[in-house]
Amino acid sequence: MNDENAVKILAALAQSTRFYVFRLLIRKGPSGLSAGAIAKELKVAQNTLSTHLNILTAAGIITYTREGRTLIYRSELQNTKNFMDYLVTDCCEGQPELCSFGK
Amino acid sequence: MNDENAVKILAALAQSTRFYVFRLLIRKGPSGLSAGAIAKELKVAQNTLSTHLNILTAAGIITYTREGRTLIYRSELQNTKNFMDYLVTDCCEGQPELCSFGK
DNA sequence: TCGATATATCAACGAATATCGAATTATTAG
DNA sequence: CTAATAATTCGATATTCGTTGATATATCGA
Repeated sequence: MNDENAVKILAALAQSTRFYVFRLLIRKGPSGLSAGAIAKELKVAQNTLSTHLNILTAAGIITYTREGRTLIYRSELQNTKNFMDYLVTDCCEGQPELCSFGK
Repeated sequence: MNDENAVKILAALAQSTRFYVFRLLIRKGPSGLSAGAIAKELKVAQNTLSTHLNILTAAGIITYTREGRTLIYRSELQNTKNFMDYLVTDCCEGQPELCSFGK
């Protein structure tokens, strides 16, 4: 993880539809959800959602696998965790006891 | 924390200058840093930085206190933590053991 | 092969955002 | 009060972003 990567992830999440997709997939866990199911759930146009899914995928916080003609999207838990850790690394330099973020 | 709040924080962080400011203040901890010192460190125009600081403040992840004619900015650790927790709540619904995020 | 289903890509347009120069407010020192 | 310093606010402009309609690609079943 580095600044460029983190900002890319933040930009991907900084839009309400994409944020909702992200959290939905986090909740679903490894089973994931098809693009169509997500579109239906969020009541978003199919092509609009496709663009959003592409942005989240490019940022590395979700992935997909094809199953027949449907694409199953899933959250990338490890990358998400790396990203979150990066946000607060070196908190309170020298005095980590002042932080609420466990190392 | 709610979706609207989280997206506001994400939008605040999704810009390289602001992200750098955020991480700088996280690193500094409770002692904080003046607006001028931040501008000098980042080599950013003073009014541009002011706008950025305002956006981070409105999002609730930093605050400031006046000391004479300088404003000292600090990270809001508790809000930052609440935000991060919110990102991954209910991960892998029903099977938290699949997650890398401790409850 | 043909039609249907699932999803992605492209071009265009309006909305939101970052930055800059200029002006403004607040505080302190003389 | 005046000058100097620290920082914010305003107006304008150029760039980026989200959505949409239309079209394209991939897979499946008959």
